[in-house]
Amino acid sequence: METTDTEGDATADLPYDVFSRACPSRRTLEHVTGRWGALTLGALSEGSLRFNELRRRVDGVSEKMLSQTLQALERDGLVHREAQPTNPPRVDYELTGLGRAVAERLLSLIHFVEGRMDEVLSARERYDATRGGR
Amino acid sequence: METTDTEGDATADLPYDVFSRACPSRRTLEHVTGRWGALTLGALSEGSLRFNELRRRVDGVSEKMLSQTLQALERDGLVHREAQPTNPPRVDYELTGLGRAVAERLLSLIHFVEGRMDEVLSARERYDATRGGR
DNA sequence: CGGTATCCCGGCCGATACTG
DNA sequence: CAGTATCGGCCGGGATACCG
Repeated sequence: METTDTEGDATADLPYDVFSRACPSRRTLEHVTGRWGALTLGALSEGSLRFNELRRRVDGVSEKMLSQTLQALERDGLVHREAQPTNPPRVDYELTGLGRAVAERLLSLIHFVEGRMDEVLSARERYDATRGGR
Repeated sequence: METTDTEGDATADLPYDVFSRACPSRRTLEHVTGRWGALTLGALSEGSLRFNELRRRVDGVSEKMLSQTLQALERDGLVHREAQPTNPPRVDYELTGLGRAVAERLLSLIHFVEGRMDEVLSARERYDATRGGR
């Protein structure tokens, strides 16, 4: 019955444990949940988008960061890049199967947080009131 | 009664749209998905933990970052801090109801990424091989 | 044990300019 | 349109020292 001798260590026997500093899964998680990665995946979950469409959708992202973010996500196999050698050039980005599965779980989290922001905001007011101006 | 809207319009006209730069939900999402926030919530989902227990569980986190992370999460109403005025002092951290709901969705994402790391890793090899040494 | 205060460096990130 | 290159500021975050 007993699988491991660990106590309170739920993810101990996974090969890619994000809780350990050295594991590559931590880097990938950071790409996915990072400031721009999360929003980019969220935007692409609605369907294929071009570079500047993405840029407009993800409010506040710079060209450079969007470019870097897309490269990281493409490298991790979450986003597919399709370039057409036309003039003017046209490049479409879309989620891979793996990317869709990740984005689905990410959006579940994002929508939940959005839906509970009033609770978060009132919690903040209570915290700040207690601590004075900290 | 209470269910998640995993289905339907991803860009729903919610009052707190994370895609707009000015929305406070973006900050909260960053606390939740941030480098240390995500791992801290993940660790606490297993149950109540003390400060140094958390520090050991979240491999690589410094005292300062853990402290800051916990404060942000407490302020957002996701973590409850219980200090006992004993000597030596004992402080326990545990998720609130809201925190557990968030952590549940977060862990779904984390475990999924962990479980698919082999696909991510081979995608990376393919990408790097194509681009040479970029 | 459970933090806070200070110093300081690397790299995230925005702005700008340039290319195909 | 779809990027890349370069510069520079700012701040995330690690190391260390110190308090209750």
